[in-house]
Amino acid sequence: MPKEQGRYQLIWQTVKQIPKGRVASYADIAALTGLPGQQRLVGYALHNLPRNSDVPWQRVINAQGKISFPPRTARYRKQKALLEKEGVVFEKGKVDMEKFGVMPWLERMS
DNA sequence: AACGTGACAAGGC
DNA sequence: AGCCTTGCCACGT
Repeated sequence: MPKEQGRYQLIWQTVKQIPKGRVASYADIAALTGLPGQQRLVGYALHNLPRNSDVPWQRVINAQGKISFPPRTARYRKQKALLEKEGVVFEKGKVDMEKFGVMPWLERMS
């Protein structure tokens, strides 16, 4: 099997592990992938996702709890709808990272 | 092989 | 609250 075809493969794997109904920031994914501080790389990897992948890209939002697309665009609405369908709640266009973020969730597990 | 770019983030005004 | 700057680095030209 082909080993690594780029770091984005590793990033995609991490994103796949985000449970349904939770979200992670780009920086969270970078850190969990072992690439701390490389949040821009995460954005790049998701931008280059193949069309029919099973990667839950919608669960990655920015550190402010907001979707990183301009509001009012089709992509923005798509992502928001997918998340709401999973039970993620938006208040004033933002998600409460303490409630829905993976990092606090991981801590509560331990 | 240099250069611009990006679905980011944090800090300064 | 916004806008600007800087750090970050793999990829396609």
